[in-house]
Amino acid sequence: MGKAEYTKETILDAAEARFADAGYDTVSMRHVADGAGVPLGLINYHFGTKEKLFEAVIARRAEELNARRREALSAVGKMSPATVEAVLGAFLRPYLELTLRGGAGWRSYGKLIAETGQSHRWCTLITNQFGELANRFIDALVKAEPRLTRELAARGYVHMVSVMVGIFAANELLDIVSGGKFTSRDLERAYDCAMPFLTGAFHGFAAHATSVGTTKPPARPRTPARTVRH
Amino acid sequence: MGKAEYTKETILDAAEARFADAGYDTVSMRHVADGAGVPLGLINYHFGTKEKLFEAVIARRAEELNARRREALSAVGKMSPATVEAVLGAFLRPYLELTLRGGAGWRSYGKLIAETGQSHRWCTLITNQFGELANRFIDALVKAEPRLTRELAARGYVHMVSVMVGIFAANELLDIVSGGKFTSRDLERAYDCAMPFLTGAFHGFAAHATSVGTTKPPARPRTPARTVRH
DNA sequence: GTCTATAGGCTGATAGAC
DNA sequence: GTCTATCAGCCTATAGAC
Repeated sequence: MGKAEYTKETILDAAEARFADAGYDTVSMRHVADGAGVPLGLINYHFGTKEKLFEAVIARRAEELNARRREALSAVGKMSPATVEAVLGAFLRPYLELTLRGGAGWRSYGKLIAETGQSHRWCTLITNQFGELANRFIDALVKAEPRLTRELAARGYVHMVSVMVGIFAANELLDIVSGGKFTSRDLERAYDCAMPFLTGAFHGFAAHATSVGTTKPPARPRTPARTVRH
Repeated sequence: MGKAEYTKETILDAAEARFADAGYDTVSMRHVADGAGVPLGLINYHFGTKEKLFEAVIARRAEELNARRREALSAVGKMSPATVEAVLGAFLRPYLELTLRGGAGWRSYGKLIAETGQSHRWCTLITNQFGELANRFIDALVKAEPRLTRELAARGYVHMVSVMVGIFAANELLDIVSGGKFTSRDLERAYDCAMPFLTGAFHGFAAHATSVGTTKPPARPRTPARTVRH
C-alpha cells in the first residue's frame, strides 16, 4: 500500500469511528482530522467534501458485506427445499459475524449503517450500495414460501431490515424497558431471538396472503374493525 | 389562549414541521424563526435553548398519544381472551389514526417521533415520554400469550417499535426495492400488512419459547449451525 | 413580551508555501 | 502529498432598547 493510500485509509478509519459514535452532523471535519492525526486540508484534498468522505466510508466495506451475503444466499439456493429461515440467515448472519468478529472497524461500520440506513437523508446512498441484492433476497423469499405475494415479500424484507437496524443501532430501548435485565449489547442473543421472530412473521404473512395479498386491498369498513381477520 | 401562549404554539408548530422534514441538526433556530414568522430572540426567550425547544416539541403531543394508547389497551384488557393482535393494535392504531387524520401537525409529529425514536441520541428523551406505557404493553402481551417469557415479550415489543418506526419514517426503501410498484406512503396499507406480520412474529416467538426462552441461552455450537433449531 | 443588534465560536472549504 | 493560515458564512445564545 502506497503512502497516500495509507493516509486515506487512516482518514477513513477515523471518520468511520466518529460518524458511528456521534452521527454525521455532529462530527466536524476537524474532529475527523484530529482523530486521524492529519491536518484538516488533507481530508479535502483526498475526498473533496464532507459528504463525499461519508460516502467513501460507507462504500469502503459495502462490497465485502455484499459478497458474503451473495455467497450465503447462493449456498441457501442449493438447499432443497430452501427455508425462509435460511434466507433470512443468509442476510443477517454475515452482518452479525463481521460486526462481532471483524474487528473495531467493522464494529463501527455495523453501527454506522444501522443508524444511517433508516434515515430518509441517506436512503439513496444506502440503497445504491445495498439495494442491488435486495431483489435477489426477495426472490429467494418467494421461492422458499410460494404463498407470499411479491408485495408481501418486499414488505417483509423492509420490515426485516427495520428489525435488524433496531438491533444493531444499539439504541438501548430494550435495556430501558426491561429495567436493565436484558441488554441490547448482546448481539448473539439478539440474533438468536430475532430469528424465530422473523420466521414467524413471514409465516404469518404467508398464512394471511389470501386476505391481504391483492395489490388493491379489499374493501373494508372504515372506522371499526380495521383489524385483519383470521 | 393568551397572546404569549399563541406565540409559543406558533413556534412549536414551525419547529415541529421543520424538524420532521429535515432533522434536528440541519434545522437552525433561524429556520424555525423564519418559519414561525417571529424574531430569533423570541425563541430563546420562550424555550431557552434549541435542545429544550426540541424537547418541548416532543412533549407537546406525547400525553395525548399516551392517553389514546392507554384507553385502547384498557379496552383490550376487557376482552376475553385478549389476543396478541388486539394488544398490538392498541399500540399501533392510535398512532396511525392521529398521523392520518389528526391534521398537518400530527402528521409531522408522527414522522418526527419515528425518525427520532430509533436514534441513540434522543433515546432517553423518547423513553421518558413513551416508556411509561411500554411495560403495560409488555404485560398485556404476556397475558395474551402466556408462552412468552418476559424477555421475549420485551424483545418483541422492541422489534414491533422498530417495524413501526420503519413504516412511519417514510424512508422509501419499499418504493425502491419494489421499483415503485408499492409505496411506503400508503400508511393504511402498511398497517394492514404489518399486523399479520407482527402477530405471526409473536406466534413464532411463543412457539420457540422453550428453546430460546431461558435468560442464559443454552450452550450451542459456535461456528456452524447458529440457527435456532425447530 | 417583543424585537434588533451583536458577540463569540465553530463550520466547510481553499490558497499557497514546501 | 503534505501542512499552515485564513476566508467567508453560519451557528447558538444574549444584551439591551422598546
